[in-house]
Amino acid sequence: MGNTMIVIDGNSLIHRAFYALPPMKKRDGAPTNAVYGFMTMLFGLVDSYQPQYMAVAFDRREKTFRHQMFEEYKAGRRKTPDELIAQFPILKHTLDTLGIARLELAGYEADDILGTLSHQYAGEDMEVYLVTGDRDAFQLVTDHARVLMTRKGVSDLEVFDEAHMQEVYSLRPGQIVDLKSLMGDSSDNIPGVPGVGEKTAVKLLSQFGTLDSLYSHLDELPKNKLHEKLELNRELAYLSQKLARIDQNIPLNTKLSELAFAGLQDDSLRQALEELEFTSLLKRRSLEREKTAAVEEETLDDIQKLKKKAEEWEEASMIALHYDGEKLSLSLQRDREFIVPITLSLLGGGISPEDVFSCLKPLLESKKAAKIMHDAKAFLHDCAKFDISPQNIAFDTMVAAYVLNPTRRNFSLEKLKEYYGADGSAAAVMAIYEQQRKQIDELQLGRIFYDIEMPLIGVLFDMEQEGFTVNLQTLEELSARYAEDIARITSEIYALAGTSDFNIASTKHLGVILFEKLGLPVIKKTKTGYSTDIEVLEKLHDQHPIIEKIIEYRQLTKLKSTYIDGLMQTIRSADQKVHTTFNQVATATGRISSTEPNLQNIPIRSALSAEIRNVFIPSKPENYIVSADYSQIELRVLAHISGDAHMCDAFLHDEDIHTRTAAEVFDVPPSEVTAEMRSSAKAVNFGIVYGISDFGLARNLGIPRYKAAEYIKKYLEEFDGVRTYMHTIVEQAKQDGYVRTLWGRIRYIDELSSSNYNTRSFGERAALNTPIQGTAADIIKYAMIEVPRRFREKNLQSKLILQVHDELIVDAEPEELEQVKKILVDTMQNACKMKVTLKVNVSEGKTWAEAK
DNA sequence: GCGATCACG
DNA sequence: ACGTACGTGATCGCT
Repeated sequence: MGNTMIVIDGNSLIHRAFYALPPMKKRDGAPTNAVYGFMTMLFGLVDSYQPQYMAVAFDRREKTFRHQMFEEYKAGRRKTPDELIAQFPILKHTLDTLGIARLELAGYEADDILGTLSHQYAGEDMEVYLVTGDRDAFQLVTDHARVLMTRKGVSDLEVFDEAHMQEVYSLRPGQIVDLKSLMGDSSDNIPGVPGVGEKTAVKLLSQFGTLDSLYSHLDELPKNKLHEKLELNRELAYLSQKLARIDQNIPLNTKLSELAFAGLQDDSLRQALEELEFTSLLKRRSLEREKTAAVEEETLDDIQKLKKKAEEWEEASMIALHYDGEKLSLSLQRDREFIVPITLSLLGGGISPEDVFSCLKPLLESKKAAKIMHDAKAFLHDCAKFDISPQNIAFDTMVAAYVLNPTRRNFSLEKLKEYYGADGSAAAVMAIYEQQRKQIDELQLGRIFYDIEMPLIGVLFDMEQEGFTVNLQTLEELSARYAEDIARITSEIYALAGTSDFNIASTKHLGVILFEKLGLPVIKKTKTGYSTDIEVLEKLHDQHPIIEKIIEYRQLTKLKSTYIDGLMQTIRSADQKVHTTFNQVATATGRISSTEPNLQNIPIRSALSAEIRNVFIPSKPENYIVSADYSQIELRVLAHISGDAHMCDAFLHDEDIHTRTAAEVFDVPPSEVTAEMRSSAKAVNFGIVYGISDFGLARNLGIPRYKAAEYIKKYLEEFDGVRTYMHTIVEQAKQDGYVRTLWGRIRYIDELSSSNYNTRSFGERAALNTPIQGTAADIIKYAMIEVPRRFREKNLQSKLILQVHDELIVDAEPEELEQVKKILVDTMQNACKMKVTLKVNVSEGKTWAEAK
C-alpha cells in the first residue's frame, strides 16, 4: 500500500503568494495575503492527496541571503518588504498549531531539504510531491517524486512528472541543472553563460544532452558568436552548474515519524484560522463556532430577582463577571448571560450601584465560586468602594492575553472578543477563558500565569490601594523655590543669548539661537532639525557660558513640572497619598510599569534628587521607609543563563563584578583597577546585557570606536560563556520566532526575520536582552507575592507599597522593622535557585531619600 | 497625535 | 552597506 508525502518549499510559496495576490485589508498585527494564499493552497493539497507525511521547508542560509540583499541593493532594486518577512513567523506558528512538521537547517535552503527528503524517501512505497514555485526543483523529478509547480498565484498547481516535463520543456530532469548552467538565473544569483538564454540553452541540450557532452563536442558547433561565448565562459558555466545543483544529501536528521501528518483536525484548524482571523476560510470549512445560538441574554432589573439569582450563583463552581460602569454582567456558560443594568442617575432604570454590589457581596466574597474576569484589578477597585473584597479570582482574560503574547498593543475586552470570536459581556469573558486556558497549557505558560501573574493581581491592587504618603507642604515649598530659580536662570539665558524673544523650552527656538545666532557647531540633527539633547549640550559645554545655564534650566524645569507640580496634582486629598496605577500588561519583557504618577522614575541620580525623594514619607510619623534592592540581578541572571564559568565564579566569591570586568578588559590585577577603569567596565557590562555594539559603547563612553571594539573583544575572550550565549540565544530565537525567560515567559520577536538590517539587529538585541530582563522581572514578581504573604503569616501591619524593577519598598511599623528587613532579604535572596546567589541590600530611613 | 527630551531600572 | 545599546512614562512644543 503506497504512502504519500508532501514537502513544501515555504519560502518560495510565501514569496509567490505575496506578489501574486492583492494586498489584504490591514489588521492589527495580523498576517496579510501570503499566509492566506498559503493556507488555501495547503487545503487543496490535503484534500486532493490526503498525505500521510507532510513537511514545510524553510531557507536558513544567511550569507547567501545577505549577499542577495546586497546585490539587490546595489542594483537599486526594491528590498523585500517587511510585511512579507513578517509572515514567516506567523506561518511557522500556524504550521505548529496544525501539527505539520517544519524543517530548516542552518546553512541550507528549502530546496536542499526538498531534495534530501525526496532522495531519502521517494520509492516503491512512497510517492513524494514537492511543492514549489522555483523551477530549479525540476531536477528532483523521478519515477516517484513529482514537482507541483505554482502557476498564477499559489493554489493553482501544475503536476510535473518526467513525461510532462518532456512535453513542456523537452528536457529530462537531469538536464535542468545543465540548463541553468547555461542560461543562468538572476533571481538565484546563478550567472550562466552571458548571452545564452532559455531558447539557446534548450536547443544545445537537446542536441548534446549534457553540459559535459556539449563542452567535449564544442568543435562540432559552427565557429560563430555562440561558440565564442561558450568557449570563453566554460568556467562560469561549471560554476553555475555547481550553484544550480540541489544538494540531496544534507545532514538532515529527521525521522520519518516526525513527518507524520494526521490530517487537518477540526480543533487545531479552527484554532489556527481563528488566530489568523481568516473568517472566510473558517466559513468555507464549516468551522465557525456555533454562534448560532447567539448569547442568550436575561436582564435582571429587579432587586428581588437579583438577590434570588445571587444566592443560586453562590453554589456555582465557576462564574464569569464583567462590570463596565453601566451594567454588571454574569455568566455561567459562554452562550448565556445575565445583565444587571446599573442606574447612574435618579431618572434612569436599573438598580443603584449600592444595591447591586451589596446583593452580590456574598457571592463575590465567597471562596467557593471561581471568578473569571477581564481586568480583575480594576474590578477590585470598584468593589473596594463598597467595602467588598472579592475572593477566588481564578482567571483574568486580560492578563492571560498578555502572558500569551506580551507584545500585543491592545488588551481591551472588545479586541479580545474580535480575536477569539466571542460575543456578549460576561459570556464573552467565559468563552475567551475557555480558549485561553488551553493555549496557556499548550504553550507551557502555566507557571508564569497561574503561579506569578494571577496572584500578583491582588498584590498590585493592595499596593495601589495603600499608596505612598507625600509631604504636600514640602512639595509646595519646593515648587515656589524652583519657580524662583527657573525665573533667575531664564533671565540669565536671555542675557547671554542677547535676546529674550524665544522659548527656551522649544527645541526649535533653541536651535536657532545656539546654532544660528551664536554660531555654535551642529553636533547632530534630528528628523525635524537641530538636536539639542544633553549629549549635544555636553559637547558644547566649553564653547559658550549659555550651555551650562540651559542644562540647569532643563534639569530644574523637568524636576518642577514632572516631579513637583506633576506629583502634587496626583495627591489624593482624602489621605495625602499618591496612588499609582501599576500596569501589568504593558511591557514586552514581563516588567510592570507605573502611571499617574509614575513612581518608577522618581529622580535619584542627580544632586537635587534627594530633595524630591525626601517628599516621600511613611504613612505614620513613627514608621520607616524600608528599601530592599537586588544587587546586579541582571548580570547574575546572565551568569546563570549563560553558565559562564568566570562570571559565575566572580559572583560566587562575591567579587565586585565591574572591578573584575575591568581587570579582564584592561589586563591589570584587580587591585590596580582605577575608578575610571571600573566605570568603563560598568558600561561594558551594561552593553553586554543590552546587546552590545562597538558603536554604542563608544558613544556611551565617549571613546573611539576601535577602542570600544577592543574592550568588547577582551571581554568576550574572558567571558566565553557569554559569547556562546549571545550566539545561541539569537540562533534559537530565529528558529522559534520567540524567546523565553528562565521560568518560561514568552516574547515573540517578529523583527528577527526582517530584511531590514536595523530592524533585524534590533530583534537580535531584544532576543538577547529579554530572557535577562524578563527573568529578573519574574524573580521580583515572585518576591512581591511572597513578601506580603509572610507579612500576613506573621500578622505584621507593615505594607509593601512600591516596586521599582529590582527594588521593593515597604512602609514599616517601627516594632516590625527588623522582621520586615529579614523577610525582605530572605524572600528576595531565595526567590530563585541559580548557579549564582542573589544578593539583596536593605536599608531604612524616615524618608525615601534616607532609605539608601 | 507625535517627536524630542529626560526621569528611572 | 547599513546605523546602533534593553525596558518604560510624563511633559512640552508644534502641527
